Amino acid sequence: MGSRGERNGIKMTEIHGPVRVRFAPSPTGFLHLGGVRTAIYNDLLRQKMGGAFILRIEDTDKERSDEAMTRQIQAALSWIGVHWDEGPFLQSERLPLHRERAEELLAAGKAYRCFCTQEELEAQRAEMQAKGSAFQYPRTCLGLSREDIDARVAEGRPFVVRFQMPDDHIRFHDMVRGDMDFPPDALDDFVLLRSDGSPTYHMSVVVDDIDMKVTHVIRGEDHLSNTPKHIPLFLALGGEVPTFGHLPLILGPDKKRLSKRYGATSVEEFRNEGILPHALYNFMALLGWSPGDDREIMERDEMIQAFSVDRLNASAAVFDREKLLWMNTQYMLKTETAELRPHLEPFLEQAGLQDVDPDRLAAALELHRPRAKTLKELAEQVVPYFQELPGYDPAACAKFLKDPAVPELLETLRDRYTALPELTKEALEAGLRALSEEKGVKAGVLIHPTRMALSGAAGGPPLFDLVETMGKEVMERRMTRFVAFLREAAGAGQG
RNA sequence: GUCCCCAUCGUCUAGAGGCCUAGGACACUGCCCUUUCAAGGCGGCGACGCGGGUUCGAAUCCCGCUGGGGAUACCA
Repeated sequence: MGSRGERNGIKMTEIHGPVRVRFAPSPTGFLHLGGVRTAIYNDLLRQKMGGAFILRIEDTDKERSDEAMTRQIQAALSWIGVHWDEGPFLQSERLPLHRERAEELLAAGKAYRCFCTQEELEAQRAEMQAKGSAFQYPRTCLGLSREDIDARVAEGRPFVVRFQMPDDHIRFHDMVRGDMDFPPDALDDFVLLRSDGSPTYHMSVVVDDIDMKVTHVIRGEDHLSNTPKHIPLFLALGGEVPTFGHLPLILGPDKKRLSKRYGATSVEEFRNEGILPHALYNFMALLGWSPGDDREIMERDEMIQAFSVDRLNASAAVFDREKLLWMNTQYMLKTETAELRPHLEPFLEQAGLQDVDPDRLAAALELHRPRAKTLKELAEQVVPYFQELPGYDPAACAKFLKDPAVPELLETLRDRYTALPELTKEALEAGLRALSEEKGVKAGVLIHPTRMALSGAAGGPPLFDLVETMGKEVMERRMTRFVAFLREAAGAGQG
């Protein structure tokens, strides 16, 4: 190995000029992580090469498809920043075309009617399984004479239409896995039209991909074994065979297929947890792809620039929510508060902060944005500026209780602060430091209980910023209340 | 069962036969910065699944094993 044009023994895929890619989810649930990642790679390829991103909703399974889900999927894609140039096309509306094309194959002798019943097939399948070999449709009905067929049709016997697979190896170059080779005994004559005349998935995708002039198909690994079926079908229908790339699955921490039991698996859930769309996009893009250097936090344009299908990984990746949270923190840190606001609004509302003094809110958000992992957390951190404190962190209060001087110190500080003409950071700090010097105590002895009094928490933004933002009235009230709390706790402790 | 795919720290990854004493990131952890928290800086812990080849030399190429995953529908 090592010749140019190869990477890990996989021949590089050359892509020239504009591409036509598609994302074709079935609306049987919310858009899940595997789905977004597929959409993201299609998006990156499309943005990089130019061309079109086609959104096609594969809603042919009416039993499981839901119109609301179709809207959800679009909303999720828009939210995360994947935009489509064409569509959404509903596959269910295209069924007559698919059927028509299948009938053409039948007429052309490239497909045939099969009258075998499901029971018969089931029995054959069981028999083959018992013998330890793979089941292939034994082509019972391929040899049927014209008369036999006509007679059975006339009888009204139900039939499916099967595609006659070629007896050759099917070879193709997979963008992520390299050269694939499927021997003829691995494939069988699959069904194109069901006995009710409806086209199967295989028929629909291939017709649609031809019709929509799709050039590159990036999809999940679960389709890898469908591809050798689809390729001869493309050919039989006279279509251009697109270039395929099959993405590995995303796994849960147990290395099994990602499932609900490990928390959120849909885009909506991450949105509701306060994850920023760009962070999720960035994170998912890196789950199975890397720019080849050490960059991790990347702007979308930067990812587009660096994107190459040759750098798509063939091995499955475990989804790590801790790292997503870290990445989201990075985005919280670097995104201006003003830019964050639209995303933050629903969380503020949820926290009951919709009708609050806007200047104070803005100041509080500015203070807490660099300390929050998620939008939801940010909204929650800002609540104490506007609503009464539910209580004080008991573990963190323990040390203030030990120092009997604290209540009086806090009262003095409160009075001096109240006397200030204006609560500015500078004045607040000068006042506190002067008091600490006067009383011969370290500044921390005043700072920590004051923070606890005002915010109820042991951590948070620098104290003087906190006080300035809360304002005199809140400061006064909370200092008084905390002093009372300390005295009561001390009294209870002694008696 | 059969077919197919995959295999580097716990996790995401870099690695294109000598640049590898295997690099980066998350997590964990020590120190620093600091009024606290967060962020940040500097360290630490920590991996080429196993066995055979090929080669002067293998994480890298080949074979086997093991492990994991997918597919085996008139579902998509």
